[in-house]
Amino acid sequence: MTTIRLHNSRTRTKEVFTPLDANNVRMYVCGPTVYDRAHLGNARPVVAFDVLFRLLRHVYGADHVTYVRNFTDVDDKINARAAQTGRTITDITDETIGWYHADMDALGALRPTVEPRATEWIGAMKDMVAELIANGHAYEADGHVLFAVESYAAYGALSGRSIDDMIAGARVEVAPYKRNPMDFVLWKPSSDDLPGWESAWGRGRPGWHIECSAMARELLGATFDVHAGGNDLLFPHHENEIAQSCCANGTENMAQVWLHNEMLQVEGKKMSKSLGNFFTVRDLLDQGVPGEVIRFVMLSTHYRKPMDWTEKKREEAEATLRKWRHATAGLEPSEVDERFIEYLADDLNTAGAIGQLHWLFNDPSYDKSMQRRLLASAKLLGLMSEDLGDWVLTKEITGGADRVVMDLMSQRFQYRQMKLYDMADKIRDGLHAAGVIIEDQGDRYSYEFSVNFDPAKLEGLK
RNA sequence: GGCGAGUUGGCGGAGAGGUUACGCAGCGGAUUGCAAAUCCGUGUAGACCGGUUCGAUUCCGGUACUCGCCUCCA
Repeated sequence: MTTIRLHNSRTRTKEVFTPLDANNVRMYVCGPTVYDRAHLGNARPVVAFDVLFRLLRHVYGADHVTYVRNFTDVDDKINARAAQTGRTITDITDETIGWYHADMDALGALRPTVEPRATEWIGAMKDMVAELIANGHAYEADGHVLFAVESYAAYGALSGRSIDDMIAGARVEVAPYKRNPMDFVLWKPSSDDLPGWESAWGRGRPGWHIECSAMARELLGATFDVHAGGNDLLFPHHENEIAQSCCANGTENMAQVWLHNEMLQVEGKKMSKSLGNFFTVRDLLDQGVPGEVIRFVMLSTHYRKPMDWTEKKREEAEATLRKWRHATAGLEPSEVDERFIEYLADDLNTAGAIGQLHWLFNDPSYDKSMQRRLLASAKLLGLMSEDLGDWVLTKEITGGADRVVMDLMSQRFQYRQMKLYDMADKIRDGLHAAGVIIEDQGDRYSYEFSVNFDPAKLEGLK
C-alpha cells in the first residue's frame, strides 16, 4: 500500500499518515462563509485538498473516505449583506451556495461527502456550549458565553504562541465582561432583527469557531484524521476549535493531522477581500479561462508555498493541456504511474507529480503506454478528465464565427495552392490575431479556437 | 514587538549529501513556400557569511531580504 506522508502543522514535521480507521478515513476542511462569490484565493484549499481526497480514495477505496466541508451560513457578514440589500438571509445564502457549487464544479473539485450548513446544526452547537460550561471551560457573562482560555493548558500549542504573547501583541477588542482578553465567544445574544435561536442563555447565535467543532464532532466523531484549511485560519480559528473540541470531548487531539495551505498572491500580496485586490473564480471563467487551466496553475505550485497568479502561468498551463489533450485523444487510460503516485503521496507534491506527467508525455514507444499512464495518473489531480475537456475540442462558437473561419481557411488553402503566398499569409496573420490556431499538415489543414478567440477581430478579413 | 514560512538557472518550479528534474522561453538542426505544430540536440542555477564533511545548492549556525499570522479573511 502506498505510504502517504503529510506535513502536520501541529508537529511542524512531515509524518507518515496512518488513519485511525482505514475503513473510514475522515477529513474536515473549513468551508466558505456564504455571503459572496468565491475569489481565486478561496479556490486554493478547495483544489489542494480535493487532491488529498482523491489520493485517499485511491489508496483506501472510494467508499472508505468521508470528507466534510461546511458552509458557514450564520455570520455577521451575511447579516450585514442582508441589511444592506434588503434581501432575506436564506435568499443570500442559498444563492451563494449555488454559486459556490457551480464555480468549484468548474474547477473539477469533487463534492465532499457531506456539506453541512451551520444553521442545520444549531442544536449540536448549543449542546457543546452547555458541556463546556458544565465542565468549567466556559462561562456566561453579559448575555454571552465565552471560552476561558486559561482553563485549557494547551491553548496556543498549534500556533506556537503563549497566552501572554498574544495579549502583548493583541489588537483584540477588550470587552469588560471577559475574564481574559483572549477569551472568545461561543454564543452571543441576537437583537430581534438578527437571526437567533432560543437557548439557555437567551435568544442568540453561535460564535464562528464553535460551528466547526460541533459539526466535525457530529459528522466525524470526537477525533478524526485530517483537518485542513488556509494558513490564515491557523490562528485563531483552528486554535479555538482545538480548545473547544478537546475540552468538550475530553480528548487530547481533535484531528491527527492539521494541514494548512499557503496564501495565493497577486502582485506579491495576499489576495483578500479587505485589500480589495481580489477577483473571483467566476470572473476568470467568464473571461474564457477554462476551469481546468485554473486548476493546473494551482497545482503547479506546492500547497505550502505562496503562489502568484499570473497571466504567463495561465498561458503555459493552457498550452500544456492543449498539447496533452491533442496527443492523447482516443487513448485509453491504463494504470497510475508509480513515480507519479510517490510524488503525490509525499505531502501532496503536485508540482513534482506534474513534472512526472511531462516525463510520461515524452513517451517514444509505439503503443504510447506511458501516455496512457499519464491519462490514468492525471485523474488523481483532477486533470485530463472528459468533463473538463470541452474547452479544447469544441468548435461551437456563437454568432456564426465558425462558418466565417472555415471560409477563410478554405480561401487561404486555395491561395496557397495558387502560390499566392502574400494573400494566404495575410489571412493567416489575421486569423492568428483573432485567436485562431492554425495547423497545416501537408495538403490538409485544421484549426482550433484559443481561449483568447475574439470574433470581432475577424471583421476586416471577410 | 511576538510567532511562522520562504529565498534554486531568463521565467515558472521539484527532488536528491556526490550521478539529467521537468516545463516555458532562448539557441542550433530537421521539416515547411514562409510560419505554426511536431521531432532531434543544447547553454544557463540554488540570496549572503561561516561551520560539519573527502565532497553541500542539499545538513547546522548567523546575516539580509520577501511574505504570512497575531483583526473578518482560504
